[in-house]
Amino acid sequence: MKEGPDIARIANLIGDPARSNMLTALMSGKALTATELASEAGITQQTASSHLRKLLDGNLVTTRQQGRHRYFALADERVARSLEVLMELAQTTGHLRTRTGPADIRLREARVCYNHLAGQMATRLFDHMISHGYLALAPSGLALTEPGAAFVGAFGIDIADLSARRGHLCRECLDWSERRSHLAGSLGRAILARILDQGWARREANSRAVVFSPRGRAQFERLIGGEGAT
Amino acid sequence: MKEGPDIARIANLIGDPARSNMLTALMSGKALTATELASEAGITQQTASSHLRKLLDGNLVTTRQQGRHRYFALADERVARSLEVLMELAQTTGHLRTRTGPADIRLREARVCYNHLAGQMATRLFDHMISHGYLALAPSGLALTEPGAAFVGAFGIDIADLSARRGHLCRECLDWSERRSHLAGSLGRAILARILDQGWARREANSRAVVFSPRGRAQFERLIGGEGAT
DNA sequence: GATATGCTTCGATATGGATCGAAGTATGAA
DNA sequence: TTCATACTTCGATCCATATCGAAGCATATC
Repeated sequence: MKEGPDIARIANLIGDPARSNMLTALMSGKALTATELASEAGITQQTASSHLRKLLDGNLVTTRQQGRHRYFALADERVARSLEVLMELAQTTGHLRTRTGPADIRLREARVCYNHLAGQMATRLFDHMISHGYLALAPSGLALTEPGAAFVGAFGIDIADLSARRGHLCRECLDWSERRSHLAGSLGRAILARILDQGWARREANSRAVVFSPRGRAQFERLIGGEGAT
Repeated sequence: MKEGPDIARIANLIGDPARSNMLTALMSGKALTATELASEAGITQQTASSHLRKLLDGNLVTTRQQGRHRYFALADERVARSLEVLMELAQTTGHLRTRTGPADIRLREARVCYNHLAGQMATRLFDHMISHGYLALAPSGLALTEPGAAFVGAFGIDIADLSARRGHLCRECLDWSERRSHLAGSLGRAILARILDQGWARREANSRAVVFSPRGRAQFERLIGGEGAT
């Protein structure tokens, strides 16, 4: 017994409803203040403060002081990925009471996952990049091929700039709603940023949802060469 | 707030030390009785019974009655994968008190992950299969190429038989110790079975460890064309 | 300076749930 | 039938911790 890392510690940390609500809110990628997180979790500031300290101790979140505000963010892309995996598990092992409301449908179509795009549109983009050989598996993990570099270059992303930074360029991230992979890593981040910059889509306030405009959707469809399936 | 699946429920389920010890024990892939799991977790049978009921209710484990024994196993490959992801997170966010004992070193080299091989040797095999084009990413996920089918065929695995079964043939599974992927799915399962059948390695009792014989190790090295790095 | 806002610390409370002893049920063995 | 083993249920205990009120700091605004 007692083999491997202490999984209970971290799961227990995530396992409190207040804390998991906070972490879920942080999946939007935006740094939030302690007060905002308290409101997300539906608890008072005092209680939130205590929870946030535990999350900090557990290295699940980082903090940044700015004036009299204290901003919290997920510590790491790995934390985000783990949360997505848990979401997938929670969904499929859930007591079938997955009431899919309209908000849920929007989330399934396109949402922010930490700092990149997730949901149906993200997995479709991922599939497109795989089937065209833009992305391929290498021993070191997922890699962008030369045609792939041209593809994202044409989309307006400066690969040289991205590659210079530390951290992985391409990463797979499991999509809880689609149950398959989408693109994470600094390239995934850059793609989401470009989609928003170009005005193809906008972030919904206080939500992970990413809402495409009709025009943006059409351009996205053209990008991945689809027939524009609504 | 309250977006997405209820992650707290499942994390809380895993977050109890007794339950996480049970789940970790079940990562060995073997079905264990309630009494064995109680001993793994260091608790009495009564307490274990209560925990196991919760794990059943949460659909994390399945059960099978056999005489007066009741065998428990992980419900699903997805559960195993989620546990591995949590292990990775637990390890990297741990309070650096990762005392790597000798048992730990064996685990890192080769261990069972649910029903397939994990650890350094597994990731090396995975890398080998990727870099030789035996495995490739397809829109539907990881796929075995034709050269790959020949490779595993030469290893003594009947692909036609495996493909006929339901469930994924190839799956990536994140390795917590190596922080990269190894091969899961029914092919991963078959490869581990073949390694054990051929006597290249044996399972260690009451452990996830897989111990290679010197001869088995040499043959494994030859398989992946390595120089036999110890 | 005074006041307001954002956050933390302290203290008290209360509740969920992990635990085990004892008893109960079911299956197998003698 | 009798006994033993495997497991569950019940009941009681007890501890961890989530919670919030009140007070304390720190920073910004007036």
